[in-house]
Amino acid sequence: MHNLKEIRKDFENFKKALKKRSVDIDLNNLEKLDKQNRECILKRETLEKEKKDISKLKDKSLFDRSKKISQSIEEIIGKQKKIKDDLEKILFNLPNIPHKDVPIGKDENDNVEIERFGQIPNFDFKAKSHYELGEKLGMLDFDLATKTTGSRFVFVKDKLALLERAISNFMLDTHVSKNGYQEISPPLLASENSMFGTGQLPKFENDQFEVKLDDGSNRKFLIPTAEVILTNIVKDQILNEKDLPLRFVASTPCFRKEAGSYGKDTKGMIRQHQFYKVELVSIVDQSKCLDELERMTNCATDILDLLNLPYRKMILCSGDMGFSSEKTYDIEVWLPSENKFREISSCSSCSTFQSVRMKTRYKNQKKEIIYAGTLNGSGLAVGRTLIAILENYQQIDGSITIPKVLRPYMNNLEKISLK
RNA sequence: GGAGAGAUGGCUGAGCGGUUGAAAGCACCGGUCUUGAAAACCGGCAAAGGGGCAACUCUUUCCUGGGUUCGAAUCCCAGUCUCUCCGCCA
Repeated sequence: MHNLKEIRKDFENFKKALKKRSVDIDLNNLEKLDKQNRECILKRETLEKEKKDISKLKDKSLFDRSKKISQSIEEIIGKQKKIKDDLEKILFNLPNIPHKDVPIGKDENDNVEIERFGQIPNFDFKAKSHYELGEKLGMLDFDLATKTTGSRFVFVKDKLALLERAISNFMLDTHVSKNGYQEISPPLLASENSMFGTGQLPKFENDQFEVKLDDGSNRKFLIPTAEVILTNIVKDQILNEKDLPLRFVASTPCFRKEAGSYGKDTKGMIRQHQFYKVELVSIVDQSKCLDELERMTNCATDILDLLNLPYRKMILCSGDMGFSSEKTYDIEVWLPSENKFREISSCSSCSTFQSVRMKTRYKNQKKEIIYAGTLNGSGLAVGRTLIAILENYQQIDGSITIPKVLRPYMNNLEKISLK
Protein backbone atom coordinates (compact mmCIF):
# COMPACT_ATOMS: atom_id res chain seq x y z
CA MET A 1 0.00 0.00 0.00
CA HIS A 2 1.18 3.43 -0.75
CA ASN A 3 1.73 6.07 1.84
CA LEU A 4 -0.68 8.88 1.00
CA LYS A 5 1.62 11.42 2.59
CA GLU A 6 4.33 10.50 0.11
CA ILE A 7 2.04 10.32 -2.90
CA ARG A 8 0.68 13.76 -2.18
CA LYS A 9 4.09 15.36 -2.52
CA ASP A 10 4.37 14.49 -6.17
CA PHE A 11 1.16 13.18 -7.47
CA GLU A 12 1.97 13.52 -11.15
CA ASN A 13 5.06 11.40 -10.79
CA PHE A 14 3.13 8.80 -8.89
CA LYS A 15 0.59 8.54 -11.65
CA LYS A 16 3.32 8.15 -14.21
CA ALA A 17 5.07 5.45 -12.21
CA LEU A 18 1.90 3.48 -11.73
CA LYS A 19 1.15 3.56 -15.42
CA LYS A 20 3.99 1.11 -15.93
CA ARG A 21 1.87 -1.57 -14.33
CA SER A 22 -0.82 -1.87 -16.93
CA VAL A 23 -3.53 -1.00 -14.41
CA ASP A 24 -6.48 1.15 -15.22
CA ILE A 25 -7.55 3.19 -12.22
CA ASP A 26 -8.80 6.72 -11.98
CA LEU A 27 -6.09 8.34 -9.94
CA ASN A 28 -7.48 11.83 -10.28
CA ASN A 29 -10.34 10.68 -8.16
CA LEU A 30 -7.88 9.52 -5.55
CA GLU A 31 -6.36 12.97 -5.41
CA LYS A 32 -9.76 14.59 -5.13
CA LEU A 33 -10.93 12.28 -2.36
CA ASP A 34 -7.73 12.84 -0.43
CA LYS A 35 -8.32 16.57 -0.54
CA GLN A 36 -11.91 16.21 0.59
CA ASN A 37 -10.87 13.89 3.36
CA ARG A 38 -8.41 16.39 4.70
CA GLU A 39 -10.96 19.17 4.57
CA CYS A 40 -13.25 17.05 6.71
CA ILE A 41 -10.48 16.41 9.19
CA LEU A 42 -9.77 20.08 9.50
CA LYS A 43 -13.41 20.97 10.11
CA ARG A 44 -13.84 18.19 12.58
CA GLU A 45 -10.77 19.07 14.58
CA THR A 46 -11.81 22.69 14.90
CA LEU A 47 -15.15 21.64 16.34
CA GLU A 48 -13.61 19.04 18.59
CA LYS A 49 -11.28 21.64 20.01
CA GLU A 50 -14.19 23.89 20.89
CA LYS A 51 -16.07 21.04 22.47
CA LYS A 52 -13.11 20.03 24.52
CA ASP A 53 -12.63 23.56 25.80
CA ILE A 54 -16.24 23.74 26.92
CA SER A 55 -15.93 20.46 28.71
CA LYS A 56 -12.91 21.75 30.55
CA LEU A 57 -14.64 24.96 31.64
CA LYS A 58 -17.53 23.01 33.18
CA ASP A 59 -19.71 26.04 32.54
CA LYS A 60 -23.33 24.94 32.42
CA SER A 61 -24.40 27.80 30.18
CA LEU A 62 -22.20 26.40 27.41
CA PHE A 63 -23.51 22.84 27.53
CA ASP A 64 -26.17 23.53 24.91
CA ARG A 65 -23.55 24.78 22.52
CA SER A 66 -21.56 21.64 23.16
CA LYS A 67 -24.53 19.49 22.30
CA LYS A 68 -24.92 21.29 19.00
CA ILE A 69 -21.28 20.82 18.22
CA SER A 70 -21.64 17.10 18.80
CA GLN A 71 -24.33 17.01 16.14
CA SER A 72 -22.20 18.87 13.65
CA ILE A 73 -19.29 16.57 14.32
CA GLU A 74 -21.47 13.58 13.71
CA GLU A 75 -22.54 14.96 10.36
CA ILE A 76 -18.98 15.53 9.31
CA ILE A 77 -17.94 12.06 10.45
CA GLY A 78 -20.71 10.55 8.35
CA LYS A 79 -19.58 12.48 5.33
CA GLN A 80 -15.96 11.66 5.93
CA LYS A 81 -16.63 7.98 6.33
CA LYS A 82 -18.03 7.78 2.85
CA ILE A 83 -15.10 9.71 1.42
CA LYS A 84 -12.65 7.54 3.26
CA ASP A 85 -14.31 4.33 2.11
CA ASP A 86 -14.07 5.45 -1.49
CA LEU A 87 -10.50 6.53 -0.96
CA GLU A 88 -9.49 3.21 0.55
CA LYS A 89 -11.26 1.26 -2.11
CA ILE A 90 -8.85 2.81 -4.57
CA LEU A 91 -5.79 2.79 -2.35
CA PHE A 92 -6.11 -0.83 -1.21
CA ASN A 93 -6.23 -2.02 -4.79
CA LEU A 94 -3.23 -0.12 -6.13
CA PRO A 95 -0.22 -2.34 -6.82
CA ASN A 96 3.32 -1.44 -5.85
CA ILE A 97 5.34 0.80 -8.11
CA PRO A 98 8.06 -0.92 -10.15
CA HIS A 99 11.63 -0.10 -9.26
CA LYS A 100 13.50 1.84 -11.92
CA ASP A 101 15.61 -1.23 -12.76
CA VAL A 102 12.51 -3.11 -13.83
CA PRO A 103 11.98 -3.42 -17.58
CA ILE A 104 8.74 -1.92 -18.82
CA GLY A 105 6.45 -4.45 -20.37
CA LYS A 106 2.97 -5.82 -20.65
CA ASP A 107 3.10 -9.50 -19.77
CA GLU A 108 5.37 -12.51 -19.38
CA ASN A 109 6.61 -12.14 -22.93
CA ASP A 110 8.42 -8.98 -21.94
CA ASN A 111 10.35 -10.56 -19.08
CA VAL A 112 14.08 -10.42 -19.59
CA GLU A 113 16.49 -13.31 -19.25
CA ILE A 114 19.56 -12.40 -17.25
CA GLU A 115 21.64 -15.51 -17.24
CA ARG A 116 21.60 -19.29 -17.70
CA PHE A 117 23.29 -21.78 -15.44
CA GLY A 118 23.98 -25.47 -15.57
CA GLN A 119 24.07 -27.99 -18.34
CA ILE A 120 20.90 -28.89 -20.19
CA PRO A 121 20.81 -32.71 -20.33
CA ASN A 122 21.13 -34.32 -23.70
CA PHE A 123 19.16 -37.55 -23.70
CA ASP A 124 19.69 -40.15 -26.35
CA PHE A 125 16.06 -41.16 -25.89
CA LYS A 126 12.81 -39.25 -25.79
CA ALA A 127 12.50 -37.55 -22.44
CA LYS A 128 9.35 -38.47 -20.57
CA SER A 129 7.20 -36.07 -18.60
CA HIS A 130 7.20 -36.21 -14.82
CA TYR A 131 3.67 -37.60 -14.74
CA GLU A 132 4.50 -40.35 -17.17
CA LEU A 133 7.51 -41.25 -15.10
CA GLY A 134 5.69 -40.96 -11.79
CA GLU A 135 2.66 -42.91 -12.86
CA LYS A 136 4.77 -45.63 -14.40
CA LEU A 137 6.64 -45.97 -11.14
CA GLY A 138 3.29 -46.16 -9.41
CA MET A 139 4.30 -43.30 -7.17
CA LEU A 140 2.27 -40.39 -8.55
CA ASP A 141 -1.47 -41.02 -8.52
CA PHE A 142 -3.71 -38.33 -9.95
CA ASP A 143 -6.75 -40.57 -10.38
CA LEU A 144 -6.76 -41.47 -6.73
CA ALA A 145 -6.69 -37.77 -5.81
CA THR A 146 -9.61 -37.16 -8.12
CA LYS A 147 -11.48 -39.92 -6.33
CA THR A 148 -10.84 -38.68 -2.81
CA THR A 149 -10.74 -34.97 -3.43
CA GLY A 150 -11.06 -33.61 -6.93
CA SER A 151 -9.01 -32.26 -9.76
CA ARG A 152 -5.67 -30.51 -9.32
CA PHE A 153 -4.57 -32.68 -6.42
CA VAL A 154 -2.17 -35.60 -6.37
CA PHE A 155 -1.07 -38.53 -4.25
CA VAL A 156 2.68 -38.85 -3.98
CA LYS A 157 3.67 -42.32 -2.78
CA ASP A 158 6.52 -44.53 -1.70
CA LYS A 159 9.99 -43.39 -2.71
CA LEU A 160 8.66 -40.25 -4.35
CA ALA A 161 7.03 -39.25 -1.08
CA LEU A 162 10.39 -39.83 0.55
CA LEU A 163 12.03 -37.78 -2.16
CA GLU A 164 9.58 -34.96 -1.61
CA ARG A 165 10.36 -35.00 2.10
CA ALA A 166 14.08 -35.14 1.38
CA ILE A 167 13.88 -32.12 -0.92
CA SER A 168 12.06 -30.13 1.71
CA ASN A 169 14.48 -31.09 4.48
CA PHE A 170 17.53 -30.47 2.35
CA MET A 171 16.32 -26.99 1.47
CA LEU A 172 15.41 -26.15 5.05
CA ASP A 173 18.77 -27.35 6.34
CA THR A 174 20.63 -25.36 3.74
CA HIS A 175 18.77 -22.14 4.43
CA VAL A 176 19.06 -22.53 8.18
CA SER A 177 22.68 -23.55 8.55
CA LYS A 178 24.23 -21.94 5.51
CA ASN A 179 22.06 -18.91 4.80
CA GLY A 180 21.11 -17.82 8.29
CA TYR A 181 17.34 -18.12 8.17
CA GLN A 182 15.35 -18.97 11.27
CA GLU A 183 13.21 -22.05 10.79
CA ILE A 184 9.51 -21.63 11.50
CA SER A 185 6.69 -24.12 11.55
CA PRO A 186 3.76 -21.76 11.23
CA PRO A 187 -0.04 -21.98 11.23
CA LEU A 188 -1.46 -22.76 7.81
CA LEU A 189 -4.47 -20.53 8.31
CA ALA A 190 -4.21 -16.77 8.18
CA SER A 191 -6.64 -14.15 9.39
CA GLU A 192 -8.29 -11.75 7.00
CA ASN A 193 -6.11 -9.01 8.38
CA SER A 194 -2.91 -10.92 7.69
CA MET A 195 -4.08 -11.61 4.17
CA PHE A 196 -4.60 -7.91 3.77
CA GLY A 197 -1.17 -7.19 5.14
CA THR A 198 0.70 -9.03 2.43
CA GLY A 199 -1.68 -7.94 -0.31
CA GLN A 200 -3.74 -11.05 -1.05
CA LEU A 201 -6.83 -9.18 0.06
CA PRO A 202 -8.98 -7.42 -0.90
CA LYS A 203 -8.11 -7.71 -4.56
CA PHE A 204 -7.38 -11.42 -4.93
CA GLU A 205 -10.03 -12.98 -2.77
CA ASN A 206 -11.05 -15.24 -5.64
CA ASP A 207 -7.73 -17.04 -5.55
CA GLN A 208 -8.01 -17.91 -1.86
CA PHE A 209 -9.54 -20.82 -0.03
CA GLU A 210 -11.60 -19.54 2.83
CA VAL A 211 -12.19 -21.83 5.78
CA LYS A 212 -15.50 -21.83 7.58
CA LEU A 213 -15.01 -21.75 11.32
CA ASP A 214 -17.62 -21.04 13.97
CA ASP A 215 -20.14 -18.42 13.07
CA GLY A 216 -19.14 -15.01 14.21
CA SER A 217 -15.41 -15.55 14.37
CA ASN A 218 -13.14 -13.61 12.08
CA ARG A 219 -12.57 -14.88 8.56
CA LYS A 220 -9.72 -17.30 8.02
CA PHE A 221 -7.96 -18.43 4.89
CA LEU A 222 -5.68 -21.29 3.95
CA ILE A 223 -2.34 -19.70 3.19
CA PRO A 224 -1.58 -19.47 -0.54
CA THR A 225 2.09 -19.21 0.44
CA ALA A 226 3.99 -19.14 3.73
CA GLU A 227 4.92 -15.58 2.79
CA VAL A 228 1.62 -14.48 4.27
CA ILE A 229 2.18 -15.94 7.69
CA LEU A 230 5.94 -15.36 7.88
CA THR A 231 5.74 -11.73 6.84
CA ASN A 232 2.89 -11.00 9.22
CA ILE A 233 5.07 -12.09 12.13
CA VAL A 234 6.09 -8.43 12.32
CA LYS A 235 2.63 -7.00 11.79
CA ASP A 236 1.79 -4.02 14.04
CA GLN A 237 5.30 -3.87 15.39
CA ILE A 238 7.91 -1.22 15.89
CA LEU A 239 11.20 -3.05 15.62
CA ASN A 240 14.65 -2.01 16.69
CA GLU A 241 17.01 -1.27 13.86
CA LYS A 242 19.61 -3.50 15.47
CA ASP A 243 17.26 -6.50 15.22
CA LEU A 244 17.24 -6.24 11.43
CA PRO A 245 17.47 -8.08 9.17
CA LEU A 246 15.05 -10.78 10.25
CA ARG A 247 15.12 -13.88 8.09
CA PHE A 248 12.55 -16.66 8.28
CA VAL A 249 12.19 -19.93 6.42
CA ALA A 250 9.31 -22.39 6.46
CA SER A 251 8.28 -25.41 4.50
CA THR A 252 4.53 -25.50 4.25
CA PRO A 253 1.70 -26.68 2.08
CA CYS A 254 0.23 -23.85 0.00
CA PHE A 255 -3.34 -23.64 -1.21
CA ARG A 256 -4.50 -21.83 -4.29
CA LYS A 257 -7.72 -21.84 -6.21
CA GLU A 258 -5.92 -21.19 -9.48
CA ALA A 259 -9.00 -19.34 -10.62
CA GLY A 260 -8.63 -18.14 -14.16
CA SER A 261 -6.18 -20.87 -15.13
CA TYR A 262 -8.74 -23.33 -16.44
CA GLY A 263 -7.18 -25.53 -19.06
CA LYS A 264 -3.68 -24.40 -18.14
CA ASP A 265 -1.23 -27.11 -17.06
CA THR A 266 -4.06 -29.51 -16.44
CA LYS A 267 -1.81 -32.50 -16.76
CA GLY A 268 0.68 -33.39 -14.08
CA MET A 269 1.54 -31.59 -10.89
CA ILE A 270 2.78 -28.29 -12.25
CA ARG A 271 -0.32 -26.42 -11.17
CA GLN A 272 -2.10 -27.84 -8.15
CA HIS A 273 -4.54 -26.56 -5.57
CA GLN A 274 -2.14 -27.77 -2.90
CA PHE A 275 1.64 -27.96 -2.99
CA TYR A 276 4.63 -27.79 -0.70
CA LYS A 277 6.91 -24.81 -0.86
CA VAL A 278 9.95 -23.72 1.11
CA GLU A 279 9.55 -20.01 1.59
CA LEU A 280 12.08 -17.36 2.52
CA VAL A 281 11.08 -14.06 4.09
CA SER A 282 13.29 -11.14 5.07
CA ILE A 283 12.42 -8.04 7.04
CA VAL A 284 15.04 -5.39 6.43
CA ASP A 285 16.12 -1.79 6.67
CA GLN A 286 14.17 -0.19 3.84
CA SER A 287 17.30 1.04 2.12
CA LYS A 288 18.68 -2.50 1.91
CA CYS A 289 15.82 -4.09 0.00
CA LEU A 290 17.61 -4.53 -3.28
CA ASP A 291 20.78 -5.93 -1.72
CA GLU A 292 18.68 -8.39 0.18
CA LEU A 293 16.85 -9.35 -3.00
CA GLU A 294 20.15 -10.33 -4.61
CA ARG A 295 21.11 -12.26 -1.51
CA MET A 296 17.79 -14.05 -1.34
CA THR A 297 17.81 -14.93 -5.01
CA ASN A 298 21.27 -16.39 -4.55
CA CYS A 299 19.97 -18.49 -1.68
CA ALA A 300 17.35 -19.89 -4.03
CA THR A 301 19.66 -20.56 -6.97
CA ASP A 302 22.15 -22.08 -4.57
CA ILE A 303 19.73 -24.95 -4.10
CA LEU A 304 19.49 -25.53 -7.84
CA ASP A 305 23.27 -25.47 -8.14
CA LEU A 306 23.57 -28.04 -5.39
CA LEU A 307 20.94 -30.20 -7.06
CA ASN A 308 22.72 -29.74 -10.34
CA LEU A 309 19.60 -28.64 -12.18
CA PRO A 310 19.85 -26.29 -15.17
CA TYR A 311 18.01 -22.99 -14.80
CA ARG A 312 17.84 -19.44 -15.91
CA LYS A 313 17.31 -16.23 -14.02
CA MET A 314 14.68 -13.82 -15.30
CA ILE A 315 13.76 -10.32 -14.27
CA LEU A 316 10.05 -9.78 -14.52
CA CYS A 317 8.75 -6.84 -16.48
CA SER A 318 6.53 -4.20 -14.91
CA GLY A 319 3.34 -5.78 -16.19
CA ASP A 320 4.04 -9.31 -14.97
CA MET A 321 5.08 -8.63 -11.40
CA GLY A 322 3.00 -9.55 -8.40
CA PHE A 323 0.77 -6.98 -6.74
CA SER A 324 3.08 -6.17 -3.82
CA SER A 325 6.41 -6.34 -5.62
CA GLU A 326 8.73 -3.55 -6.68
CA LYS A 327 11.19 -5.94 -8.33
CA THR A 328 11.00 -9.66 -8.96
CA TYR A 329 13.39 -12.33 -10.17
CA ASP A 330 11.91 -15.56 -11.39
CA ILE A 331 14.08 -18.63 -11.43
CA GLU A 332 13.08 -21.07 -14.10
CA VAL A 333 14.22 -24.67 -14.15
CA TRP A 334 14.70 -26.72 -17.27
CA LEU A 335 12.01 -29.31 -17.98
CA PRO A 336 13.18 -31.72 -20.69
CA SER A 337 9.71 -33.04 -21.53
CA GLU A 338 8.44 -29.55 -22.29
CA ASN A 339 11.74 -28.51 -23.78
CA LYS A 340 11.56 -25.25 -21.91
CA PHE A 341 12.19 -23.46 -18.63
CA ARG A 342 9.44 -23.34 -16.02
CA GLU A 343 9.16 -21.17 -12.92
CA ILE A 344 10.46 -22.84 -9.77
CA SER A 345 11.09 -19.79 -7.65
CA SER A 346 10.04 -16.18 -7.50
CA CYS A 347 11.91 -13.69 -5.33
CA SER A 348 10.48 -10.26 -4.74
CA SER A 349 11.32 -7.11 -2.93
CA CYS A 350 8.12 -5.44 -1.77
CA SER A 351 9.88 -2.27 -0.55
CA THR A 352 7.62 -0.75 2.12
CA PHE A 353 4.44 -1.74 0.34
CA GLN A 354 3.51 -4.55 2.71
CA SER A 355 4.82 -2.89 5.84
CA VAL A 356 2.53 0.09 5.27
CA ARG A 357 -0.36 -2.35 5.15
CA MET A 358 0.89 -4.28 8.18
CA LYS A 359 2.12 -1.22 10.11
CA THR A 360 5.58 -2.69 10.48
CA ARG A 361 8.12 -0.05 11.39
CA TYR A 362 11.46 0.34 13.03
CA LYS A 363 13.31 3.07 14.81
CA ASN A 364 16.44 4.18 13.00
CA GLN A 365 19.48 5.83 14.53
CA LYS A 366 17.96 9.26 14.18
CA LYS A 367 15.07 7.90 16.23
CA GLU A 368 12.73 8.32 13.32
CA ILE A 369 10.07 5.69 12.95
CA ILE A 370 10.04 4.40 9.41
CA TYR A 371 8.50 1.54 7.51
CA ALA A 372 10.52 -1.64 7.11
CA GLY A 373 11.27 -3.36 3.83
CA THR A 374 9.91 -6.86 3.24
CA LEU A 375 11.00 -9.55 0.82
CA ASN A 376 9.85 -13.02 0.01
CA GLY A 377 11.05 -15.77 -2.24
CA SER A 378 10.59 -19.44 -2.84
CA GLY A 379 13.59 -21.43 -1.95
CA LEU A 380 12.21 -23.49 -3.72
CA ALA A 381 8.80 -24.79 -4.74
CA VAL A 382 9.07 -28.39 -3.55
CA GLY A 383 6.56 -29.94 -5.96
CA ARG A 384 8.21 -28.38 -8.94
CA THR A 385 11.63 -29.38 -7.70
CA LEU A 386 10.35 -32.94 -7.57
CA ILE A 387 9.18 -32.57 -11.15
CA ALA A 388 12.53 -31.16 -12.23
CA ILE A 389 14.44 -33.99 -10.59
CA LEU A 390 12.19 -36.62 -12.15
CA GLU A 391 12.62 -35.20 -15.59
CA ASN A 392 16.27 -34.21 -15.51
CA TYR A 393 17.50 -37.29 -13.68
CA GLN A 394 15.44 -39.84 -15.62
CA GLN A 395 17.08 -42.86 -17.19
CA ILE A 396 16.10 -44.68 -20.32
CA ASP A 397 14.38 -47.42 -18.31
CA GLY A 398 12.21 -44.90 -16.47
CA SER A 399 14.19 -45.02 -13.25
CA ILE A 400 15.35 -41.90 -11.50
CA THR A 401 18.84 -41.25 -10.19
CA ILE A 402 18.82 -39.43 -6.88
CA PRO A 403 20.88 -36.22 -6.78
CA LYS A 404 23.91 -36.76 -4.56
CA VAL A 405 23.03 -34.07 -2.01
CA LEU A 406 19.67 -35.70 -1.33
CA ARG A 407 20.95 -39.20 -0.71
CA PRO A 408 21.79 -38.61 2.95
CA TYR A 409 18.14 -37.68 3.39
CA MET A 410 16.99 -40.93 1.75
CA ASN A 411 18.95 -43.64 3.52
CA ASN A 412 21.59 -43.28 0.84
CA LEU A 413 19.23 -44.46 -1.85
CA GLU A 414 20.85 -43.87 -5.23
CA LYS A 415 18.06 -44.65 -7.56
CA ILE A 416 14.30 -44.98 -7.69
CA SER A 417 13.16 -47.71 -10.00
CA LEU A 418 10.15 -49.83 -10.73
CA LYS A 419 9.16 -52.08 -7.90
C1' G B 1 -19.13 -28.65 24.92
C1' G B 2 -19.63 -26.40 30.47
C1' A B 3 -17.65 -22.53 34.29
C1' G B 4 -14.88 -18.30 35.27
C1' A B 5 -11.01 -14.17 34.46
C1' G B 6 -9.05 -10.60 31.46
C1' A B 7 -7.64 -7.04 27.07
C1' U B 8 -4.19 0.05 29.22
C1' G B 9 2.37 2.88 26.20
C1' G B 10 8.45 -1.38 23.71
C1' C B 11 7.33 -4.71 28.19
C1' U B 12 5.23 -5.30 33.44
C1' G B 13 1.34 -2.80 35.66
C1' A B 14 -1.92 1.33 38.42
C1' G B 15 -6.20 4.02 37.45
C1' C B 16 -12.70 2.66 37.56
C1' G B 17 -17.01 9.92 35.30
C1' G B 18 -13.71 15.95 34.85
C1' U B 19 -5.90 19.08 32.91
C1' U B 20 -5.14 11.03 32.85
C1' G B 21 -1.80 10.71 27.09
C1' A B 22 -2.42 8.10 31.27
C1' A B 23 1.11 6.60 38.22
C1' A B 24 5.10 3.22 39.23
C1' G B 25 8.82 -0.20 37.62
C1' C B 26 11.75 -2.33 33.62
C1' A B 27 13.89 -1.43 28.91
C1' C B 28 15.88 2.48 25.90
C1' C B 29 18.44 7.41 24.99
C1' G B 30 21.35 11.80 26.96
C1' G B 31 24.27 13.77 31.14
C1' U B 32 27.22 13.66 35.96
C1' C B 33 30.72 10.41 38.23
C1' U B 34 34.73 6.66 36.37
C1' U B 35 41.17 5.27 33.12
C1' G B 36 36.97 2.45 30.79
C1' A B 37 32.65 -0.24 32.24
C1' A B 38 29.11 -1.35 36.08
C1' A B 39 26.54 0.87 40.13
C1' A B 40 24.46 5.45 41.84
C1' C B 41 22.27 10.14 40.74
C1' C B 42 19.89 13.86 37.22
C1' G B 43 17.07 14.48 32.71
C1' G B 44 14.41 12.57 28.39
C1' C B 45 11.29 8.78 26.23
C1' A B 46 3.80 6.46 22.80
C1' A B 47 1.68 6.25 18.09
C1' A B 48 -1.41 7.85 14.08
C1' G B 49 -3.40 11.89 11.57
C1' G B 50 -4.18 17.29 10.34
C1' G B 51 -2.18 22.48 9.87
C1' G B 52 2.56 25.33 9.29
C1' C B 53 8.65 26.94 5.28
C1' A B 54 9.83 26.24 10.26
C1' A B 55 10.11 26.67 15.66
C1' C B 56 5.67 24.57 16.68
C1' U B 57 0.60 23.40 17.18
C1' C B 58 -4.07 20.82 17.10
C1' U B 59 -7.06 16.28 16.95
C1' U B 60 -7.56 11.19 17.78
C1' U B 61 -6.15 6.65 20.22
C1' C B 62 -6.43 2.86 27.08
C1' C B 63 -9.26 -4.57 22.18
C1' U B 64 -13.39 -3.38 18.26
C1' G B 65 -18.31 -1.33 17.31
C1' G B 66 -22.58 1.05 19.33
C1' G B 67 -25.01 3.74 23.63
C1' U B 68 -25.48 7.08 28.22
C1' U B 69 -23.25 12.16 29.50
C1' C B 70 -21.79 18.97 28.73
C1' G B 71 -17.56 15.43 29.60
C1' A B 72 -15.78 8.17 29.28
C1' A B 73 -9.73 4.34 29.89
C1' U B 74 -13.48 4.71 33.70
C1' C B 75 -20.84 3.45 33.31
C1' C B 76 -24.31 0.29 29.78
C1' C B 77 -24.94 -3.08 25.37
C1' A B 78 -22.97 -6.13 21.38
C1' G B 79 -18.76 -8.45 19.24
C1' U B 80 -13.57 -10.23 18.78
C1' C B 81 -9.43 -12.15 21.02
C1' U B 82 -6.54 -14.18 25.13
C1' C B 83 -5.98 -16.95 29.64
C1' U B 84 -7.52 -20.55 33.66
C1' C B 85 -10.48 -24.84 35.29
C1' C B 86 -13.66 -29.22 33.93
C1' G B 87 -15.11 -32.55 29.91
C1' C B 88 -13.76 -34.58 25.07
C1' C B 89 -10.07 -35.53 21.29
C1' A B 90 -5.21 -35.67 18.25
